[in-house]
Amino acid sequence: MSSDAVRPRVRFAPSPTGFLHVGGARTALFNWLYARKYHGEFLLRVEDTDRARSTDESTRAIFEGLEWLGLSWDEAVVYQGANVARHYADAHRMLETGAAYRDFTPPAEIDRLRAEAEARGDAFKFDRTMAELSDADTQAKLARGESYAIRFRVPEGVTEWDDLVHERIAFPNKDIEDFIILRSDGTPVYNLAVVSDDIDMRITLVMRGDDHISNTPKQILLYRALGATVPQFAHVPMILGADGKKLSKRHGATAVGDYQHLGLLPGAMLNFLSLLGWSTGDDIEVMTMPQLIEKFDTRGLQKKAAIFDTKKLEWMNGQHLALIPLADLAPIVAPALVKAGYTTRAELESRRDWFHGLLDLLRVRSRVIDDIVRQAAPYFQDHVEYDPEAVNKQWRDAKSAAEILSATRERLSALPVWEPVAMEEALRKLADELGISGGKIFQPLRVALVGLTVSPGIFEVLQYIGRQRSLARLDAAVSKLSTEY
RNA sequence: GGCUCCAUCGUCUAUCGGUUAGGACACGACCCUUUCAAGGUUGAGAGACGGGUUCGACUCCCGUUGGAGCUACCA
Repeated sequence: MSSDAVRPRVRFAPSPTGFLHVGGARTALFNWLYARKYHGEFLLRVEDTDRARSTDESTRAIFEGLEWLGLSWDEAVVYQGANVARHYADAHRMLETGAAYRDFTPPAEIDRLRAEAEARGDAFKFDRTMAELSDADTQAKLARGESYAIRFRVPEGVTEWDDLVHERIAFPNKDIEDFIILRSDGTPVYNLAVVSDDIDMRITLVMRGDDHISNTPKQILLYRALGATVPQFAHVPMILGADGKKLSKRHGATAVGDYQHLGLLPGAMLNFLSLLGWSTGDDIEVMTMPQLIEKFDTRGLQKKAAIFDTKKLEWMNGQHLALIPLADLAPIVAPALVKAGYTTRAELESRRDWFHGLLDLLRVRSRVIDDIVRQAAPYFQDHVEYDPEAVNKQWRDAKSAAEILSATRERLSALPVWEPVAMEEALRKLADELGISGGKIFQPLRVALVGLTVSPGIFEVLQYIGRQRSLARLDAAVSKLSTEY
């Protein structure tokens, strides 16, 4: 980067009117990636000017979501509500230069005209001549204390820009009505607040959802009227639900927090999100954050909206589950196991190697953290819950199952060391002697140990459950089966 | 309605005028195997439609159709 190049400054500007949405998270991610890649700053601005809908709870949820994902911001959070004095001043500055004018029309009157136009099937567009007043009239209304909103005087011409995603986008100014920038109560309207703050924060690139495309010409006009440099824009495609409609609550989990609680790994979530509306150009899809930073390029940004595919998200999580170092995975799973009541933090710490080994066994069979927790029960608890289907399938002939398990118990208990190779040798020998296949022993044994037909390799299960507990479980199985014939 | 954006397998995407249109998820089959996963191999599966431009269009242009967003003194 040359010395005179401006360090890029980007921002994520959510309004705190709900949880952190996956679409918002992805916008934040792209901005964050851009800042990291080009050694710039990623800023966070809370757009809380809608006091009726903004809540502290929501602000907290947004912070928590970003923190969970590891999308750290570089400077103090900017609260838009703290800047209304500047917004007000900017609006009045435009009033003085003639870039804006006072509109004394009562809101109810506008509503009425709009309703009438719609009833006729016409599109209502605010007509400047309705509000254009002579200086004398203006002074008279002011003297009478009539309230007014400030409208931006949209000039003639065409407003266009080179979007990093869409290339050139142009809006004829005649299609843009003179929009309000300051309400009659003196508070700023969105487009003014955004521009005023982005100028103040020295934002060089505005990267946001393409639902903002039609706001952009208005904002560009404001930058110019305020004498500021217009930043670059990149409008990224939206994320849609499976039905192709805007992602909303009825599509299921749309909050980042939902996925955190579902047992997703932040790295997997980020990786998945990065591939919605962006691609590297190569065939590698599973990537760590450093790789994403290295590969990120706005040229890979897509124009087309993307549909949120939960199946692929789960697959992605499985991939990350397999790749994450056990030392990083353990602290994520541990609280879930403790919460499930299987164990205590102290126990896990004292059996660290055993715990890590167990995780390694279970994670390959899991897509989310909950899958690991569910499978982990037999390794922690004394009792085991028998799945009726497993029992029905593998212990159908109770007498023969009891005999096999009893012989199995005998051989295992005779082993000098509790170790997989020795176990396998002993049980294969037993199978040989009984003239049956190994599976005829392993499957009933599996049910006795974990209560299911599904588990890691049976010898590893024995090893991880431990000698004492394993033998006790075999005893329990034999006695349960014995009562049935 | 108006304005703007968009259009390759069911989904996410590669292709930057010449390819048997490639990969991933999901789905099917097979291999591996004590089960389940994971992994490997493999199958099916796409350029919305119509015109141009060109020796040659998924790719460039126009139109049609379809979808999306915006259209507030919301953000």
